[in-house]
Amino acid sequence: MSSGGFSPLQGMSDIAPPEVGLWQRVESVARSLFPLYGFEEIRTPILERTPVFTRAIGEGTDVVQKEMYTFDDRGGRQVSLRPEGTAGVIRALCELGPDFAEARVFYIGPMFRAERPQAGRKRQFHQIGVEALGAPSPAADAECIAMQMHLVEQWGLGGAVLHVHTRGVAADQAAVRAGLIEAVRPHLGALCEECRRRHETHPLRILDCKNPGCRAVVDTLPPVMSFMAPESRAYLDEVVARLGALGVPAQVDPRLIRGLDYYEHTIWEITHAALGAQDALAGGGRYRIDLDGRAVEGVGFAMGVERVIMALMGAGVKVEDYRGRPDLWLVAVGDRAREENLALAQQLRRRGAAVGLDTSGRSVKAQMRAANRRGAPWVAVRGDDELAAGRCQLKDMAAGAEQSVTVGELIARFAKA
RNA sequence: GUGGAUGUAGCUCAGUUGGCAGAGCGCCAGAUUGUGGCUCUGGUUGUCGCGGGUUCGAGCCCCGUCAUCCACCCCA
Repeated sequence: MSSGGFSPLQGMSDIAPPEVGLWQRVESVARSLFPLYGFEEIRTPILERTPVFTRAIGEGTDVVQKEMYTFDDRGGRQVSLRPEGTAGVIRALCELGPDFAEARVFYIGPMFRAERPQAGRKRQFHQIGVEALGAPSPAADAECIAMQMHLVEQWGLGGAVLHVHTRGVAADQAAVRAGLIEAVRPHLGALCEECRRRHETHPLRILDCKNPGCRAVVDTLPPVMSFMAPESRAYLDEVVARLGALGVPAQVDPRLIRGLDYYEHTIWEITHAALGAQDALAGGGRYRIDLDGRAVEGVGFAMGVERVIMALMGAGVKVEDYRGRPDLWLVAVGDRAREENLALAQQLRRRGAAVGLDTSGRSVKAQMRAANRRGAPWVAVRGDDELAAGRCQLKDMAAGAEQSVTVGELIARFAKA
């Protein structure tokens, strides 16, 4: 049911139980895996001065031109909600100085793009990303990709496919552009209207057009890499070879392109069949970002958490399995037991046990039902008789069997600390 | 930004040519005075997304608006 005039903005969602449990698992698996590769967490502001993004991502990109949430703050500064993580993280690392020239960091948090929502696309969405600074090195790229595939594996997500390609260096990009424009020119008539229009402006876009006519033309074109310098092709070959040595199968995909300007050399994408039209689970690449005259080089990736969750659910994961369960549930018969149970619950919780109880004085039956609903494996029932004896009835909910235990025994049994 | 579909109970959804607002599940209670799940019985739940219009009468028709879903563009 909607909450009237207070419903969330378009493309903004609440993440609540039970699915939030799956989110927590996805995040905690990432948090414990990245340190194995020497990556530490960094948390940067969600709001930045607009040029931080426009300069790094590229003035002409769609993300900057039509998808950023940009406005003037109270001091009249032009600010934007971050549309991706890399630009802000690089900005932050620069502020930290030269010690961070070889920084390895990861981040987890919300990003914002004012697009029309659809499957796997929100206006506020969430990314898990990493950045590894350093000069171009096929080994560094392969290590980064291998870590990412390791993470996918740790999530238990089968069926993810890694596609790799290269953008080459800046000189290659100009050569690719010019070469592609010439190669496509004889086939202009076979292209869709959209591709004809962008032939001169965004020739790379023709490569990933979904129109069948355009795909047929693209299949006849020389590979993009043929326009690049031999060194650039060798770089990609080396990345693929290193991945192979690490047991990570990579598929070189000549149609793969990336929309952000800062990419250079290796680019990649991980897709998953369970996702529908937006089938990219993650994207990454090597980049070179100029900030205030200094060039920062590095490699990194971003994974869409919403899409990871979708893929996991598509693979049969049930969110209910990730809901927290109490270790014990306390049931009270009468007002005195109800008061005593609250104190007992507190005592147990201080010693690390997850304890549930009903404080509203409902019937025993209703309290038992609540315990069952929350999946409590054990229930302790106390009334006046048990209070007087310092005992309680401990019930095994799966077996249905009940035994009388002292309160001391109960605490010893459920205390974890 | 463009195109299509949808919006009715907590959830999933019926609702005929415009004529009393429905089902299943859930929830609550009882069968069982202090014991859950299974069964049976009874009960509860509505701004029909919101705002206008047409009509004797609108959940249904018309206009607007908000949101959701799907696709395009683009991206994670």
